[in-house]
Amino acid sequence: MRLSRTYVPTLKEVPAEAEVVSHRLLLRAGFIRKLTAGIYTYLPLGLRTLNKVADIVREEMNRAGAQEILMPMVQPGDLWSETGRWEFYGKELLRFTDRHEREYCLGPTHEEVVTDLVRGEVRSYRQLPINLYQIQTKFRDEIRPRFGLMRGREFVMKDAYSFDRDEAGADLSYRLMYDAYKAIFRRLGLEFRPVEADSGSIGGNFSHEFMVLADTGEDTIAVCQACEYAANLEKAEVVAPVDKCNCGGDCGPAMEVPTPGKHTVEEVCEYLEIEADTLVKTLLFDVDGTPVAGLVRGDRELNEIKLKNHLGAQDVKLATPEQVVAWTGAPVGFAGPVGLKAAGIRIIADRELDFDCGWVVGANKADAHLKSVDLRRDCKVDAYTDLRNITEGDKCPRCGGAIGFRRGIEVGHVFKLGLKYSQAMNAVFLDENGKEQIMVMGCYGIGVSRIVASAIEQNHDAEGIKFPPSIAPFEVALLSLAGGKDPEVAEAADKLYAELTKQGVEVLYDDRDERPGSKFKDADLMGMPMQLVLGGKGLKNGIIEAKDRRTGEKRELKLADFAAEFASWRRTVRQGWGLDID
RNA sequence: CGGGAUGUGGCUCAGUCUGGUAGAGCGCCGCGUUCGGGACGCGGAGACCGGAGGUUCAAAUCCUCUCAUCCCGACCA
Repeated sequence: MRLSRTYVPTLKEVPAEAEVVSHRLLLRAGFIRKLTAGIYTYLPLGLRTLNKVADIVREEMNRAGAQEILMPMVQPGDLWSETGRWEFYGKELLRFTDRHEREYCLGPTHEEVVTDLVRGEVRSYRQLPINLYQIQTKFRDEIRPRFGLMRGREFVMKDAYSFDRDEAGADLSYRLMYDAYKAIFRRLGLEFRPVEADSGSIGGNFSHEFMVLADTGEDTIAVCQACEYAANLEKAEVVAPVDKCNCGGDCGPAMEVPTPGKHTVEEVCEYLEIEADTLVKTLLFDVDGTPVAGLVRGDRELNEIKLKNHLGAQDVKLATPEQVVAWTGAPVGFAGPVGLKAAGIRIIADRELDFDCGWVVGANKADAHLKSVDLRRDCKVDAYTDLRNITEGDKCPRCGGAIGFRRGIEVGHVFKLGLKYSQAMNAVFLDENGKEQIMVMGCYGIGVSRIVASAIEQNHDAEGIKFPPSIAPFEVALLSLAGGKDPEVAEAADKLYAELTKQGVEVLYDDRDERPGSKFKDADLMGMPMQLVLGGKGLKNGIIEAKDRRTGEKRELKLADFAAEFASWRRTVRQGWGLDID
């Protein structure tokens, strides 16, 4: 494509609204423009990249046996009432009424629609399994859209839904999608990790998030340095300690010590001149309306999701100051497990606390703590469980290797739904015995537009984007330095452009009447993985300059043997991205 | 929805505190000189200063309301 005839409004300066790097670069490189909060137009270059991502997703989904369909974006409210989500989904669901006062919403996801589709047609076990997917624009009325394509309200998503006759079949469908996702991200040329994620009330290890690794990512993931293990921070299991307390179980009787006005861990530690790992933090929660005390070591973070899962609870929220006073008899900051007042309060402790004694805990009275506390001796702990967040340096639950933290951007999610929707919507079939069974479902999402943003978050420098060849709008940027005054260069560049195009190479040909500096800047900004620069001097010497955008490495290709030298260079560039040669 | 900030040519901003009728750089148009890392000169077009109301002889500037956008928290592909 000739740049002179392509709508690519590049910007020298960063629009004030853009904060994160992918947003700034997408705007500057002329890929997208904002219409309104969280809603963007894709310009020619942006759309090409978006489509390339979608094409890779589509190919791998098809290869995995899924079938593409396209469902409506506008959905009737009635359908959502069937699963109860009309009430539960909240404000993210953009609702409206038509002229007949019927209720509708803009589809944020399509479990209801697809289940409705399948229940109407699939009657026999012979028709299963089935996996339907679509690549479509979704709308979620996010509380706070931000970061450009990273979290828009309108975004492009691939969503797939599998229907199986039983659990074993559903597990297989899940595995198929999991493998397809790995193939997709590999082909995209992105560094990623599938991570174990919290699967909420459904249980099991049946939820994985696919994270693109990037320092600017919003999520922290725990990654084993030695094996494949990677997990969400909320999910990562902390292995039980093995070291037993070495005081022989006798560290003296519990004693009250005054701690006037010291209610944070740091303040208490400083005041009593102790380390945070000898203190027990007591956090109070309102769990489905009943009080629960969660105990973790002073230097640890309590993981609410683990607490929720352990208790099989629906809702866990931190107690209000009023509740704390009512339950402990002391203001916030002095709660402790010993002598808790509230009736029926359950005490759940991290299992690490079972391996030591001599703790400092809140005394349940203002301005005082207890020291030399032995939880087993001085109070009744209802359960010891894995309750804290994993930290760097903890051991991998799989192999015992060291855990490190990485930042990531969630771009995909595979999830086993079970019977949640099929039951509510009566999606049933007859098995070989003529007996009615409920379909077992799975759902699998990929944020197509978010991948575009995350690819940039992962691959950029001060000059601009570094696109992986598989998703760059064009593989090659050809810069003609003719400047409108050097017909020989222009002619040679035209010829090269025609030749490459004929070979099937996608070329963005900068034939504009611009000075060389502008062309170099724009090429680096837009991020095509291969740059070919043809100038007067090179032409005289029979060479063209080639630059690998990723590494910045330059080489000279002989024009006389261009086809072969280009092919070889192209192979090198693709290999640098870890991509196969087409 | 809470907390913070900002709205001035296409973009980045100054001017607002201390009212006197709108500026710069970039970009754009024309001409000329230039042409390997965002050139230079000359000439030009382009703004009811987010909107509404108010105070005043006079409002971008002060007051009230409103809308939009961005950033920080709880949700999510």
